[in-house]
Amino acid sequence: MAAQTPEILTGILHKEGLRYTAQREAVWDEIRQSQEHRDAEDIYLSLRTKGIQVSRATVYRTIDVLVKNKLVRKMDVGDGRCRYEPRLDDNHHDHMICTETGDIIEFFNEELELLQEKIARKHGYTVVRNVNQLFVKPIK
Amino acid sequence: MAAQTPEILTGILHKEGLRYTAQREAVWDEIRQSQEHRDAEDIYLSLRTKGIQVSRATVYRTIDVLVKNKLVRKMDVGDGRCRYEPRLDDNHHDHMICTETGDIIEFFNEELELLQEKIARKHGYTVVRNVNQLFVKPIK
DNA sequence: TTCCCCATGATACTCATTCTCAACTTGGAG
DNA sequence: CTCCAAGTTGAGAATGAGTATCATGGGGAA
Repeated sequence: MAAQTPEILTGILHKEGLRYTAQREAVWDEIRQSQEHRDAEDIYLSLRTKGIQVSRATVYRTIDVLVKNKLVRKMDVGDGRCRYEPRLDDNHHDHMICTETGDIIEFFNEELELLQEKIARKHGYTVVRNVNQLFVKPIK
Repeated sequence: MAAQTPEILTGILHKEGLRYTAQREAVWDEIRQSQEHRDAEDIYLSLRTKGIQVSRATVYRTIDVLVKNKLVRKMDVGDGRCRYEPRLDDNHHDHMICTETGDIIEFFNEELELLQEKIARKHGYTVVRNVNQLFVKPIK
């Protein structure tokens, strides 16, 4: 799977009619190499620290493309900064956010997904995308 | 229920050690009189249009108090502006957002709530609050 | 009435994100 | 290979929701 990642990006850029540039490659690599939920500034500073020349504007622009093409998942935690995580293996999951430590725990529950689709259909809709965030605290 | 609403606000302000003022009353009335999901600017402009003298700062400050005391529910739709809705009857519900029209449909599903608590417990947590937003589109 | 504290409003500020636009690359035509 | 049109980039300005500041105003208790 790691072998095909370069082609994934080139393919998407081609499909979008965009060029394959060092900056776009760098932003995607940076996000891809971490499984954490990072904000744009974090990604930008990390690239700069590594000596990679890229601007904030380009980071944001590239992330937009990656999100649009489902290479990256964007999540709004509600604190003013969006977080991003790679989405290569495309395993949809939701998030549990600990209100005491800020930890973000991923989870996936098939039953939950099905139930939501069922609810949407009851209203004449179908689910395009869902945001499920459980703000939780540790038991004792 | 409508009869008791004034006392609800005065009670809360008293509990918080705050004074009962015309502005606070006006903001609460404005939110209470609509069942829609409105943003702060909307609420502010509506008050001004009605000739009520109040500032943006006071609208935000008052909303904070109302949210804290569960008279108002705050929801982050992810477009940069938070929406507010009255919460008098305290019936918890989630939201379905139509990606085509922007309509916001409320729903409540007991099964969904229980399932979420079950998931949290499986990870050693208990749910404090949850954000469930289904971005949907009409069938056909 | 006096005094003090809370409340208000105008405005400055914050901060993530987006926009602008001049300078720079690049791929393809010739 | 050279040139050009079109796509990209970066620096900094702009945006916009929400927050902080602080001088002024008003209400209640003694």
